[in-house]
Amino acid sequence: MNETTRTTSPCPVARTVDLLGDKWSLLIIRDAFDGVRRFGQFQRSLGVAKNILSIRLRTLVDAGVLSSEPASDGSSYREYVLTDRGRELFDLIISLRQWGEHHTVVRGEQYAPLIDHATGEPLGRLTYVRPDGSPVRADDTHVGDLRPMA
Amino acid sequence: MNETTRTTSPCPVARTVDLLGDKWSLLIIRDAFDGVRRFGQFQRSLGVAKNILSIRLRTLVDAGVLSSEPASDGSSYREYVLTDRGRELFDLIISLRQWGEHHTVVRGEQYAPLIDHATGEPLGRLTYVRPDGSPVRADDTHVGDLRPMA
DNA sequence: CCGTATCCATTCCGATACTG
DNA sequence: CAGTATCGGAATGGATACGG
Repeated sequence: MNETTRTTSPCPVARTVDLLGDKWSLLIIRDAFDGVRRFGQFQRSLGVAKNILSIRLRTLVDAGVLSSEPASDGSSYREYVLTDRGRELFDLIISLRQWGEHHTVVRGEQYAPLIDHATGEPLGRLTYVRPDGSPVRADDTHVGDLRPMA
Repeated sequence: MNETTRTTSPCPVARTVDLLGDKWSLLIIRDAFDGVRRFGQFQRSLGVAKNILSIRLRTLVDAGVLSSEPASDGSSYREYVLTDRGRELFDLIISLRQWGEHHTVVRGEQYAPLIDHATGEPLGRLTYVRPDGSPVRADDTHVGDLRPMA
């Protein structure tokens, strides 16, 4: 499970998992969606060691998920912001959140909700749908034979 | 980032990540959706060491994601199948897959597609929608103040 | 065929010190 | 504040041996 896997496994799930399937990377991405940009912000928010954070940020930048830009406040430091590729990880973070809300938080327990601007209330249960609006369930699919990407 | 985090962080994303945000757990769940049930099947499919697999399976069973059932073939062994809670991780696996298909596989490259039974063709781009059918984007949301789970 | 246990190398991680 | 370097302890992972 290494660089080799990332480029040789024909399974897109394996490739994604190999790239960012670890706790810190996923939480960095979560924070990035919440507007966190600076090294120190990530560090305090996550409670992660600075050396580890340094490595993870570099990996995510190398992977094209984050970009490293000059700080907007004129200081000589860097800001880490989601690229277009990174922003497409929104659904992944949402998936983690939806399952977590359902299965790791009990009734009455305090939790940090995701507020829907459309209503001002916590986002309800979301559904993955095809372009025609029909929902997809596990039984509707199976992994097929290898084929070239269109 | 441990058991304590899992029960104390108010962020559902962090709780989920803490529970199954590692490569092997995610790939075990992927395999489970693909019909893998037996220890040896997982072992060969993933190429993971048996001691690690043993630990991961136990963790997932303890978390209620997999159940450990008597083998259906009458042998004295165990089969690991997704529980209801586990099956609700389908969207998570799908989101990993969708990103991976788009951003880790290049045109013309061989990959393992997910076939949609409705069409017999690879599943296209999916969208997360609210109950009313409207799609949700990152800009439509923000993390709000703590509140009790309804 | 299942699964556990052990050994060893590697990696991960947190704390700390240090430089700009 | 931002980031790198180092050190020691813990966890991970692979290989293998072993018992059910």
